[in-house]
Amino acid sequence: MELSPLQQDFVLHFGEMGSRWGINRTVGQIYALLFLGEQPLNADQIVEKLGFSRSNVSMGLKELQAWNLVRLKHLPDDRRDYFTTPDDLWAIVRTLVEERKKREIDPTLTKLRELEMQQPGNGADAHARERISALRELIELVTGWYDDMNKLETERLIQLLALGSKVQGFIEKTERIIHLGGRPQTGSPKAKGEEA
Amino acid sequence: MELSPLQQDFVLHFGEMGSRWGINRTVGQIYALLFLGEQPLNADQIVEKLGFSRSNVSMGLKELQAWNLVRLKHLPDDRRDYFTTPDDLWAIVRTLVEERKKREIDPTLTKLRELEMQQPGNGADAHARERISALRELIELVTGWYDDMNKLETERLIQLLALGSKVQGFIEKTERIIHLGGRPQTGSPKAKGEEA
DNA sequence: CTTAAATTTCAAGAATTTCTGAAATTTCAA
DNA sequence: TTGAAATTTCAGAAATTCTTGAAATTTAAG
Repeated sequence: MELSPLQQDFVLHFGEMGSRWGINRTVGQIYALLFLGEQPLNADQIVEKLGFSRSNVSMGLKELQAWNLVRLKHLPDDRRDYFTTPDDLWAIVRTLVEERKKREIDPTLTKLRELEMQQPGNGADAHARERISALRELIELVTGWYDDMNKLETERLIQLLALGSKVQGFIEKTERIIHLGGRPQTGSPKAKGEEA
Repeated sequence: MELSPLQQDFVLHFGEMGSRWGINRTVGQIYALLFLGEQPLNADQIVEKLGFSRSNVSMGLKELQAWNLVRLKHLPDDRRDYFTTPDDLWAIVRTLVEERKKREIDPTLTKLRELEMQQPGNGADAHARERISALRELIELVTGWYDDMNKLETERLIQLLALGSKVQGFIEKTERIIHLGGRPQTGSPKAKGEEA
């Protein structure tokens, strides 16, 4: 079975974008193909549809597995591996963020903490040290925020995203009400950055 | 002037991470150097400190300028260009997100919308079309959320990040109070995903 | 076990990206 | 203007990454 024009276009786009996303064309196209497909595909089917060599597809699938971006399935009476992407797009996003965080952010966070530990040789490097600390703090704030948001179930997450900056309104409203007479109840929201 | 061990270590790390972040070693190291430095540097000073060729540094700076990641300064009685990074780390983050969005997300959003427009040849591609629509919707939700959050001033943004998923608490609290008797006031928060 | 199917590894060629020095261009003080 | 300083461009060398076919390994049915 050949790719429809729609699928072809989508797959090619993902292949091209691959380089900007830090993956290569093969991986991008394989992922796109699996993403669109209703049924899992095995390596030979991918070879047939995309025209890459068998070994290239094998490596591409290996990389996608390393990124946790594909699921492995098996059909009865068939010992070949079949691959799909999760149905749930939000699960995909969570994986993507998790893996990029692991590869692109965590090593830097570790390095920054290590640099902050280093004995200040003399009084020098004062400015550099401040920059490094500020950067480490910022990254910790953002990754901490993400880890926290990631605990929410998808429905809640979508609600909050749809709200956007309007959450500000809710916070201000609550604060106004509290100041008007009530007191924070047990277990009620208490912000870290609230000491002002 | 030579780099201190601290600076050296930091600069080398950014150079290595460069490839994971979709920039090259030169660009990564130049950026790191400018980021740590208290004073702006000109191209020759960068050459001296990093040991790259003059032309390589020129190209690296050009790329950093294309990314809006460096500021150009001039010293009195000196017509060379001096470069710095913004003091405000949050300004840097905003630029970074903006530029990556422009390069890595917007083209895909455009492509997805284009694909959705295409006439459904026959009844085929139904599943692929659904996947594409769902993906487009998700990306719109997330980028819309970001655009909205990006309007907040930095202080507010930091507050919200520190709160993390606790914003949920504020929303529930407000809703509870409203349901107990009040009605939403003019201009009061009204969520998009609130119709349930 | 044995064997054939399925998959992975690997060395090397192809393609791409990065880096350089030399030449060209731009800039601005004199 | 002129010319020296500053910067950029660019073609090719160097380095890296991608892709492949052949060989090796793994897997599980018989």
